[in-house]
Amino acid sequence: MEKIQNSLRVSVEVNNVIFSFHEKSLKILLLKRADDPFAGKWELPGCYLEEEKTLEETAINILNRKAGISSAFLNQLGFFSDPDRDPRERVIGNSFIALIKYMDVGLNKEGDHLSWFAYTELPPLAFDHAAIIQIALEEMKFKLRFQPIGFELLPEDFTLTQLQRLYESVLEKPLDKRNFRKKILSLDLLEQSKDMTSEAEKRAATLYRFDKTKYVSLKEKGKKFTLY
Amino acid sequence: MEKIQNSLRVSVEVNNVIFSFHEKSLKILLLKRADDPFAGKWELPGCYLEEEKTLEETAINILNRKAGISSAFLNQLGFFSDPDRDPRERVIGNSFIALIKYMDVGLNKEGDHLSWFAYTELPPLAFDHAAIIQIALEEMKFKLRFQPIGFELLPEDFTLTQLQRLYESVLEKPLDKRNFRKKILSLDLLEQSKDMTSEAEKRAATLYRFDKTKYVSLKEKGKKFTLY
DNA sequence: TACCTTAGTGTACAAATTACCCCCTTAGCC
DNA sequence: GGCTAAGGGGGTAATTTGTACACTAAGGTA
Repeated sequence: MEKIQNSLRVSVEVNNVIFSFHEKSLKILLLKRADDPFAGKWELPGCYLEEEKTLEETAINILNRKAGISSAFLNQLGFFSDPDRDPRERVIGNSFIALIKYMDVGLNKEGDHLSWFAYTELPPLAFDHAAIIQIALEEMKFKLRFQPIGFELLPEDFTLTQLQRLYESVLEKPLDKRNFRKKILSLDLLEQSKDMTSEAEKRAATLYRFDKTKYVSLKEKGKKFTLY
Repeated sequence: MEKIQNSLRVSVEVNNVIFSFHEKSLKILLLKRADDPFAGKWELPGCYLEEEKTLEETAINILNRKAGISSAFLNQLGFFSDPDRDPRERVIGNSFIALIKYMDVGLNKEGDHLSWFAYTELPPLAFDHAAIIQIALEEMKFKLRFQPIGFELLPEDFTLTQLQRLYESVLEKPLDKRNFRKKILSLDLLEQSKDMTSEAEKRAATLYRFDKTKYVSLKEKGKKFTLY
């Protein structure tokens, strides 16, 4: 079939905003740029669209190659199309939000160039990546309240305190411990793991695990997930 | 500055899912294709990315040129990148949701090729546009419950019954009239217009108007908008 | 004027959210 | 071994929010 006439051809890239949670704070995984433009600044892990691959497949490849992550919860964030967002030439940016478990990242790949940053303490960023991250954060704050995505950021087995710290960090407000526990357990989405925390400091805590199957079936029955 | 090496250049297009509300049903504005591929099928109003324009600006141009719409509520929906979504060549699709007032569309432009369809009775669609619309509908169902976007689909002055019909149509369930009114008025986002419906059949109804300024200030104070 | 259609209203009950505090267990220190 | 510091874990009452439910009012049409 004939090619399309008069249509502009431009570069297309994928940028992943990779979130995880560690030590009481939501974190974002960034890469230090070696080369110009913006050498020395930090950027979102990304690459150009590959032939015969969808943008989703490209995003998964980025996670794999740049951070050694084999599985993640991926979600489209949006596109960024300012003609000058890349000083070299026009590049349409397509962004994903990836939620991963902190321990899944091997920080050895690409040496010191890969690093986690608390979302409140971001380094100088290249291109329009500061704006992309801003939008990703708003999206996270919104979605966390209506969709059970927080669990993707924690280890498979987690304590209720960990989960509460996560919500507190993202929503930027303290939550009442008893009310939080009552609410989250009443959602009937967590099952208790056999073990308690072992290497824990102080008193051991009960470990829970998110039951995704249960969530899907409850959702189909019209049950709503909302948390503060 | 030098161009980027080894980067694929592809076509980029914008497709708008244009929603409005009329006669008890959520509607989508579609265009009948004259030419191959998919001649005779219907498509989302769209065009290719223009030089020196953002995708947002391109989306506004589409609304203007294809439907004579001068103002709309625009929101990114997402991107579609299957390598075969256009049989002619690779085209990355970027979609917006546009919410407009039904009366704002001049259906004379482009003759009979432009037409509204109830979202439950869509005609055969070109490309992957059926999939795009499906995702747009899910987005609408979700957002309508947590963001005050329904008002964008109604005339500036509307009756509470109209608003209720809109929610019933999108959420696909009947709502209790008294509870709906109580709830919507308690949100304190509507102000009464001076007039009542005049050309109305039967008993005249009170007209209301959405106060966006009030919404923004209440939102900043932490007030949440949720509706069923 | 009878009848049909749409507008508009209140109350009682159930469910969800919020505010609020004390004791238990363990690790580390002396 | 005893003390202290740090985190784990549990319940109740007040308030707010959601839900179920039925009649009267106004206006148009036959």
